[in-house]
Amino acid sequence: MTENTDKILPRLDESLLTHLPPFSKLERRQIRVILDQASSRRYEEGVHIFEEGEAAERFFMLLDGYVRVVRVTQTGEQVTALHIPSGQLLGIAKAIGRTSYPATAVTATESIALSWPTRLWDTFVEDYEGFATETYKTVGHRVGEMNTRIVELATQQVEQRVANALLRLINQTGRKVDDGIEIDFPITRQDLSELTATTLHTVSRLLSAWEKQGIVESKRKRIKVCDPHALVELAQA
Amino acid sequence: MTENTDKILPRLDESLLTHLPPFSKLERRQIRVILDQASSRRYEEGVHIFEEGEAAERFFMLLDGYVRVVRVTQTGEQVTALHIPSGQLLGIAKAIGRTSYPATAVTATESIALSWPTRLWDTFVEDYEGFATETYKTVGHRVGEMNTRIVELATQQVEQRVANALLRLINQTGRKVDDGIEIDFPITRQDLSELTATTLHTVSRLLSAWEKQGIVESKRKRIKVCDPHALVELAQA
DNA sequence: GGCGAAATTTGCGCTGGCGCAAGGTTTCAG
DNA sequence: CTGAAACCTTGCGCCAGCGCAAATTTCGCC
Repeated sequence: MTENTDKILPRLDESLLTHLPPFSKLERRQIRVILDQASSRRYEEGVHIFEEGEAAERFFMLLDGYVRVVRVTQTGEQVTALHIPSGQLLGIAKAIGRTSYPATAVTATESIALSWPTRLWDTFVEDYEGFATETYKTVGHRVGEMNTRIVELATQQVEQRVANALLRLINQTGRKVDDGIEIDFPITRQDLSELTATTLHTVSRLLSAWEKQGIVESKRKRIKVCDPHALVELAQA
Repeated sequence: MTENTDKILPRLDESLLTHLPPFSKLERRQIRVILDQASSRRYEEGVHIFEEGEAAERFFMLLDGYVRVVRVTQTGEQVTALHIPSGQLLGIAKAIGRTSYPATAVTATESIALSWPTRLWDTFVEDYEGFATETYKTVGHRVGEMNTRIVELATQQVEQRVANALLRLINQTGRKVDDGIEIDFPITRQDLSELTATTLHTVSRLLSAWEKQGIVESKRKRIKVCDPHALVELAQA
């Protein structure tokens, strides 16, 4: 499983990309060319796709799974900057004029991603209509998220931040199950604490309290939100 | 002074732009065209150049002064996301695929900026060599700063954050004076607290303590760092 | 030169949430 | 089935830093 699994698929199908924004304006023929240049790879849960500071030799399209974008401090603490759901580009250092990755990407579940050598980036931008526009939108969206993150960290209490984080997770990656919405990938108290700049203990206490009030239900690595509205209330207080 | 002061200067000189990265690869002739399309305006201290959420009708090049980029929460608290020194572009929503400004820009000093209608953006990107590359570098740099900001807020104590903020300010906008480096624009305890997510009281206490140790000197709206190295120590602890 | 607004300082008490510690539960490899 | 590793819960004490309040200094303006 640690083998290089590039190109395990005999031939990638065009339909993988046709409905994804950066490629949606392209013809089948163009997508064929793009796919023929791509490597496809499957990643286990918890694998580092690329590391902060590394030369940005490839850029990626996440086809399936979820990825956490994290930074590590000198003292070894981790801070999660973003969650990326499938269908989005990642590792697009080139789009922000960088030659190295600004953060580390870790799979939150088993995932599948295509990737291309960064030297093809300029070609993509020039030749493919809508590619540039859409990638800059992605960047813009992430900038917006980071901004929100900063404002939250700067002004909100821990309880509100955790509530907000949960709401964001179920919005982005929620899966409807009976009696609530569940986060679609395994997430530990520790993960949540890294996302909200607190400790796993505090997260655990909050979840316990909320569970008593019937707002959430949780088991090991799984969190289900039963009463989103109550969470919204908490997030504002 | 509340009058529209566009184009008060009879004719803008090419040398204004020739040495600035986004335009440095251009010929005099091209810069002439760019300047002829620009509006020039002077802003008082504390003026809002544009507001969060507003349609991004123009983009700007700050020629002189300093600008704070802030966001305001529902409860009216302000959070400063960035400081922009002269020589940089701002309001470049278009570069991140947005049609409205993501934050508010407030002058920290009297400032002068050129601006162009956003509809010219695509022309600039296509026609002028180096413009696109440099603006994406600017975006990348700001993303990096925001990232750092998040990590700091998430992991550091107030004292370290304030020390870091001061160090960044003297690096970006410091002016060498006898016996230290002074921040080149008026900055209140309140401003610093909005930059570090704390209260003006705590900032005041910290500065007082540091002044007793000879690390800084400060008067009303002015801060001078006498011993940067001591601050670096504090910032790491 | 004196008034008022803005900025700053400082003291004091309180508390959110962290650190530490100990114990419980789930999962998985062998 | 067993043991170990990973994950989760809970109690307790402490303290960094906030909120509140009041006094003081600085500056711009009439």
